[in-house]
Amino acid sequence: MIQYLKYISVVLQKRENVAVNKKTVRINKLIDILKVRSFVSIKELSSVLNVSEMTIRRDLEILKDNNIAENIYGTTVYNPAHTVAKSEDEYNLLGETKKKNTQKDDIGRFAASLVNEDDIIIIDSGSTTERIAASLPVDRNISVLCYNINILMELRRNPGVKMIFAGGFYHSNTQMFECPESIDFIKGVRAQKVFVSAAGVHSQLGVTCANSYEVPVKRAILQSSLQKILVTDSSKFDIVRPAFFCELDQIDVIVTDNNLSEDWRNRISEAGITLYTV
Amino acid sequence: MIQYLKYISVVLQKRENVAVNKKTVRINKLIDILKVRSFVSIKELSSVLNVSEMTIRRDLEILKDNNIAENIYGTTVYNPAHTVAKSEDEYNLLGETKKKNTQKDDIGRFAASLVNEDDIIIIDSGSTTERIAASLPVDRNISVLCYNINILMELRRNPGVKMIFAGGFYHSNTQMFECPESIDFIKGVRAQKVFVSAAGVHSQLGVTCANSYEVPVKRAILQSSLQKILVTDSSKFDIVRPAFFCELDQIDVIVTDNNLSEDWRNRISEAGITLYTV
DNA sequence: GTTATTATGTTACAATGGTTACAAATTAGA
DNA sequence: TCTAATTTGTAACCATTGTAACATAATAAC
Repeated sequence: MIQYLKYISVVLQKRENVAVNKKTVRINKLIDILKVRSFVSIKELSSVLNVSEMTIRRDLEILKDNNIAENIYGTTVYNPAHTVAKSEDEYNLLGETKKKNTQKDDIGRFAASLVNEDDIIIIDSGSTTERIAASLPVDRNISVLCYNINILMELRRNPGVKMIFAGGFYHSNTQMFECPESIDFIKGVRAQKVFVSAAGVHSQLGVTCANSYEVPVKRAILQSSLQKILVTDSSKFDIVRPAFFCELDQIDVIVTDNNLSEDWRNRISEAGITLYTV
Repeated sequence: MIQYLKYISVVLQKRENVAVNKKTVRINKLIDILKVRSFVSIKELSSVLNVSEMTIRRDLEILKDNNIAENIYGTTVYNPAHTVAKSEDEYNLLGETKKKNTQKDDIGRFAASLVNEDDIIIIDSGSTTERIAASLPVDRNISVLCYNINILMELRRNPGVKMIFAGGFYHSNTQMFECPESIDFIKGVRAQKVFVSAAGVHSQLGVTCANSYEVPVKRAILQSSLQKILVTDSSKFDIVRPAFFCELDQIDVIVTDNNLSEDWRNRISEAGITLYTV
């Protein structure tokens, strides 16, 4: 599965003169077709690209793993979420593996179960937090503040959710919007719970993220919320990323997967933080 | 087949106290679901609406005949041209006929052709303005400020567009976000062109919209833009809506359809406004 | 209330999409 | 060049969706 990533990276670096092979060319064409026609059948793609339907299915699986498109029984739909751009410092949502995705799903589902009727919650940027938005109970009266386009899309599907959005300029690497006025806006909101993500959690250097522009936003959402819930998979522990946004002891609850080391379990418990592993 | 039309007409006149039957209610719900989730399986619709799959299929046939949605082997897709929102005070986009939709398409397409490479533009709320977003040239470097979720969805498909979003609290009737901080944000942006919509254009009472919360936003976008382009179909002329947001002479360009009366053509030309009818 | 009309459900069957496993072809590396 | 790895194709089988015909239920008209 790992080897597929190279295709995507070539897709991302289209303009550079990287040696491209047939498969890469075909996948690029496929994406181009999907961009224009939101829904296409596999049969049609197969005849247009002159390969068997089976090959198209395999290509689509790659695209699905990378959240570019999905095949839903009969029609392939393009996911416009995928905006092609290289990240500030190589940290790209596309780079996450498929295995981690199910972990993220589990973490997200569990975190969503912490939300009660009439709660006002804030959902931070990230692929794990996106899963929270997707797993929120339906037909429950919940207000949700966010600033990510992918999370907004998920919330929109839930008729019970009152959406609050902090806008600004778009950062395609994280799919979030951000500007100074949004910080003011967030500071004027009050929430029972915040679900904050992190790219690094370190015992001495604290909780960090990849991009400096995220810092004021993360600090504002922590400040506006009563209960501070950190959601991140276990691979982020012992990692340090360039942008520091809070100390670990500012966090009330951590939700992560059960690959977390004993060391960390102790450390978290000693810090008086509630830990949930899924 | 003719007899089905009555359901649609009832759908269109929902707020009037027309006798509604179960089927009408269900079809309305169905449309609501499709509005939010672009693709849904018949199985899911069947279980959500508590009727058999066969009934859903028959309902979908009606929607298909009216260009509202289509079922493509396994997934039902909503026709995004049918952007629909229930309004605060009787102003209902659903009331627009199919014929008007193609008019809106034409107006939107033309307005989009006014956008140049490297332009910074602002797109106001509305179904016509949504068509502008959908028709913007691709692979062109354009920055777009908006505050509507439906417009954001269209922009997102265009990789050449730099998205700028003014957030706030969500208003489901217009699909827009709005808050005081967003007004500040908009005032801090500068744009070559603004595409503003109107629910009413009157020679004495000026340009009006349906909801008071739209007014500060519309005033801010007009203030931040060099060229002020009003896009609205000809049925809005001579109409007065409750919320006034600008005088006609503040407008530089009007794009509308060619059903515009001679009176209005003269009036617009005398006011020194450039008129495009499509 | 009775009848005619419309709406919905059920079932069996047809058509299409999806999956798996394996073979053939292609490509990459030494 | 030759071998190993990767990619693609084929075909049989499984799963899902769609269709048609008929029966039943609900509604409207008289």
